[in-house]
Amino acid sequence: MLTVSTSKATTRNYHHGDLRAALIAAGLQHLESGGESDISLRQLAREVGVSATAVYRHFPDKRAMLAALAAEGFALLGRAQRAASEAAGGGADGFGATGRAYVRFALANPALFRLTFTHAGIGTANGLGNDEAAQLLQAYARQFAGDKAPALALQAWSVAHGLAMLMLDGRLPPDPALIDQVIDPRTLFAQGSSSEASPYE
Amino acid sequence: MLTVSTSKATTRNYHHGDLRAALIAAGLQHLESGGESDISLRQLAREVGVSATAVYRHFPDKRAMLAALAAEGFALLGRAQRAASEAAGGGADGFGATGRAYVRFALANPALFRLTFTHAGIGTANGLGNDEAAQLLQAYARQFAGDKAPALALQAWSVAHGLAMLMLDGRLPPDPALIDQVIDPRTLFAQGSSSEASPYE
DNA sequence: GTTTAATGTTGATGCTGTAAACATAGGGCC
DNA sequence: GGCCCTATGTTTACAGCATCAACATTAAAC
Repeated sequence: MLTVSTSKATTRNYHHGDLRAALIAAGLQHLESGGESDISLRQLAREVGVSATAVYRHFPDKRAMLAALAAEGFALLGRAQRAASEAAGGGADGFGATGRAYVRFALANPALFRLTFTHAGIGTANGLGNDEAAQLLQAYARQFAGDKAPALALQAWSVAHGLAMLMLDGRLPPDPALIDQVIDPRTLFAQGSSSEASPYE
Repeated sequence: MLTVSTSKATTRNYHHGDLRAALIAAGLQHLESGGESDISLRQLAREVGVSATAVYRHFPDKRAMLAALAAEGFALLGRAQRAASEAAGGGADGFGATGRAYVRFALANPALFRLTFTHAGIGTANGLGNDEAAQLLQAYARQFAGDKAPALALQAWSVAHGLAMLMLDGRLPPDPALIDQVIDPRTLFAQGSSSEASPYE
């Protein structure tokens, strides 16, 4: 599922061929299978079959390597969201589906998701970025909130992100029914849909 | 020998006096001042003036030490929330204030907040725990949502937690105005806001 | 076909968490 | 008081880590 292209493996000893891609692929696989997200550059190099310091020909340091993995994760997350949005056919259903896909992606790729958000700085310094996910979110927000779209977009992002993190951190059980209960545009967002009378007592 | 310091520390060589508390205090201080949350047991021991392995007389391993710090952070967070709730005088204002206090606490103590949630397992395996913050949240949820309180509580927690994490991770600017915009019970939560005209903006 | 730059290698340094064996001191028991 | 025991320190040791410096190989450029 999580694969990176551009590996034209020449199995020669020296000059691996495409070490950078191989390292990223190994890193993603490590994040997929390995329960804990702790990645060692030496371990990665070992798995690829290369000396420990060869990594430094492609990344200045460990942070840079992890940032590359984070960028992969970000792209994958955006793709998952768009797929869910299209499958639901847009509208209110699409909005909710996009948010639920966000949380489901996090649960399916816990280590990658965590890494993706821990190692920011890819871009998007202020507010929402220009990436696929951000554009999708903003389009939905405009559709449902008009001029109050910015606030709605941030609220929606926050709810999804918060639920994902709380589940990843074991604060909430990773229950699909819980996701549906929390990521629900009909109970969230006062100005979005029909407001029923509040039977408060 | 009257070299009395903070606790009942007998500043003699052997038998520090209250190493465990001293280590936790040093750890908290380290999290406060240090930009990065990476804590080294050896460094902590050095700061307290004790050998590296003395730590293991009080904690089985590094995780346990960090868990102790996390417990401290959790208590502090709960206290901050209750203080904000009481200062706002309960009601809808109190509900919002509690959530904003959550995010402000995270911004004021970034490393500690992150650690607190990374090292769960203190309790609260499923759903909300029994701690101060959870009880406060549930009370507000009951007050405003009646039988739908469980969902509302989780939604509120998710929004606050998500916003806090996104700001800590540099995905959103740590702007107080943004907090007010996102953590707003009048625009969040379709059922149950005491509807007033929104003075925001 | 030689030079050069990219990409690999080995070796070393200083950090880390943690295990094992030993040292000290303070408290309980006579 | 005097003795032992246990809690709490210490030193030493080991393996793993990120990263630096110096050297080797090879693909590509001229």
